[in-house]
Amino acid sequence: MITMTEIARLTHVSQSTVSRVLNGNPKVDPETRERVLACAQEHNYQLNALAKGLQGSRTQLIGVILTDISNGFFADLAKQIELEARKKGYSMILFNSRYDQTLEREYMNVVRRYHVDGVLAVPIHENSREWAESARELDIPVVVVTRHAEGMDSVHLDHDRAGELVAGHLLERGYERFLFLGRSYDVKYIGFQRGLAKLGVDPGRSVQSIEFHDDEQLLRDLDNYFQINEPYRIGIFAYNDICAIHGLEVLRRLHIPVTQRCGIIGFDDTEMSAYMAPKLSSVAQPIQEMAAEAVSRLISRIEEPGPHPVWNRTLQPSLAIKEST
Amino acid sequence: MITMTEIARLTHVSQSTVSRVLNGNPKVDPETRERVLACAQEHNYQLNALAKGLQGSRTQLIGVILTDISNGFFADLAKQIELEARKKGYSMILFNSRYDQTLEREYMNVVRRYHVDGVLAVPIHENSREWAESARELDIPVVVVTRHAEGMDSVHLDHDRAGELVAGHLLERGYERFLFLGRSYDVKYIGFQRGLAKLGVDPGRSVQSIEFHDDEQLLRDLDNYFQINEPYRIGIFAYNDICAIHGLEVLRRLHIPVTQRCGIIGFDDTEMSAYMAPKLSSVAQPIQEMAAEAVSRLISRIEEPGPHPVWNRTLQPSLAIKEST
DNA sequence: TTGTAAGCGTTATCAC
DNA sequence: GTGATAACGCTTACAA
Repeated sequence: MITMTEIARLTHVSQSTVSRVLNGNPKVDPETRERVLACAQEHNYQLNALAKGLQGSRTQLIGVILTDISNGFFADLAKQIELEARKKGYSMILFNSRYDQTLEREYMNVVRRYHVDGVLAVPIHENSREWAESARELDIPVVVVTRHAEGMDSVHLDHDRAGELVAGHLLERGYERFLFLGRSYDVKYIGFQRGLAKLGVDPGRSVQSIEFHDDEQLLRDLDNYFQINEPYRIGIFAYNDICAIHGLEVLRRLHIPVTQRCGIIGFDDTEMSAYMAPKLSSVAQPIQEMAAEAVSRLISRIEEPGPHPVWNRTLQPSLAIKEST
Repeated sequence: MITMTEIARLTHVSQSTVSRVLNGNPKVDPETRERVLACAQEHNYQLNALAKGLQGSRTQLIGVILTDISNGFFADLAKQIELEARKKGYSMILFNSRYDQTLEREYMNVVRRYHVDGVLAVPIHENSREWAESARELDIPVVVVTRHAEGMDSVHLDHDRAGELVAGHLLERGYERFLFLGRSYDVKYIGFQRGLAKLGVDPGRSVQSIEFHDDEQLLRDLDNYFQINEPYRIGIFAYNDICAIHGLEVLRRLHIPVTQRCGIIGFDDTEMSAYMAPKLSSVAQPIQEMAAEAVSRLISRIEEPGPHPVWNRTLQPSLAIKEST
């Protein structure tokens, strides 16, 4: 690989002049510029990003730490992040924490080794002390994506509002008892309960949550639930599409007819939700916008350093109603 | 971030000694080692990978250039690659060419800027002159994944054999006419035809291919095809699951009953294939093995440089028969 | 066993 | 306008 020094030798100028030309510094003789540029082009000169980074300026690298790239939603997100970053000349080092906190922590160290200019992350526990600590130790900008992390810059969906929207939709479709598939402290569930309450449903009596671990456990729990709630039409809200799809499968095995006896709606509106039969209704996140906002904020933090108030961008969910509700 | 020089200052030794300790060089006084190690730990020392890379040794970075990370198959592949690379201490810079050759070319330059130690790629056109050229210009190891590139190291499925397997399976299920959804020069299609011929089907009369562009075009083409082949049961082989799923959808719209009037099988055996109704049969690729082989070969090329014969690893496909055939 | 010093390819700060 | 020259943090001879 040709270097600036080499180009300098070939064009009989100093290395600093080459640097000036290549960085568009106007104070160079047009003729010299021509010559240098031609030589660089001819040898397909590529900047040594390591040297540049070492010297103290930016590496134009961003670290992206996700929980699970094989989840279609995160894969889409990664794609959009890469696209947006590229637009601004940044490349992406991708890390997949696999929901392993030790690994996540390790990755927070690895990004430092490469002197990335900033980090975009989907933390495993965005409000844990450990996460806050790793993020603080890292003395570069960090933006949390898809989650709301206390005291940190973030871009995320209004999960609470999403829960409310779902509540409204399920009620409108005439469901009478409500089930959330996911953790009881999930913000979506909170919003779901609040939304139902607002519309006159007693959350204490009519709403409940079941965690999803595997198909067999879900089958037992759902079977049980449907027996107890024999007379009612059930509206199910799953914390993501993958979970909802497992739900659909289990309902099929239990011979519970979807839209008659129950309705089910997922979250993320992943591509595959449209491929189910029935097509899975879902809450859509504006992925492209989320990626664009996150990247653009991260880069502005990188390029205009210094203290600043915490920045939070809340995006609005929308319902992608299909056939399962 | 603390540096070796800084640790040296704090522990009253020279920077080279710190380097020796941190690199596990045995020729250091155990007591000194203790002291240095303790100091490094205390300040959470992280190697400056830029300086190390600049100095001429490895960056421990691999460039991964994919065509479309939002395709579940590639997302899984990326996940496995990252996992395998991590095991050996490498990180991954990920690029998504979006099937854009200009972008792919650009990425081949970007990886040079970061002095990645090697590249793992799913090229857009693995046998094009442009690709061969970009790969050659890059004077670091390149391993092609999922495709077979003439004259280059690669790990890929035996696509030809996959076509043959599918031929056998569809015939066994009693289909009489055969349709390939994809390009006529696809190796899978070649193998498919050969497999059918071997089993006594006349490829000229009974086998044909249709390219897939969008649902409407596919609907017209399939409608037409099914009318012409009115009396026959049709076996359809799609070049990947995404295409197959579009096929399923179109068949549904045309009211053509799957498994009665026709069967359809995809490729990649992506997660979502199991979520369809009917569940989509598919050809499975050993993703984990492919990633492991590719990474391990790439790293051995990196760590044992020098000329070597072209290496090709052909993995065997397996059929994941579900409900659509 | 330890320290000194050169060099990797940049950018940035000076003089000229 | 241009060219020296000093960093940046590391590895690697070479010297002691």
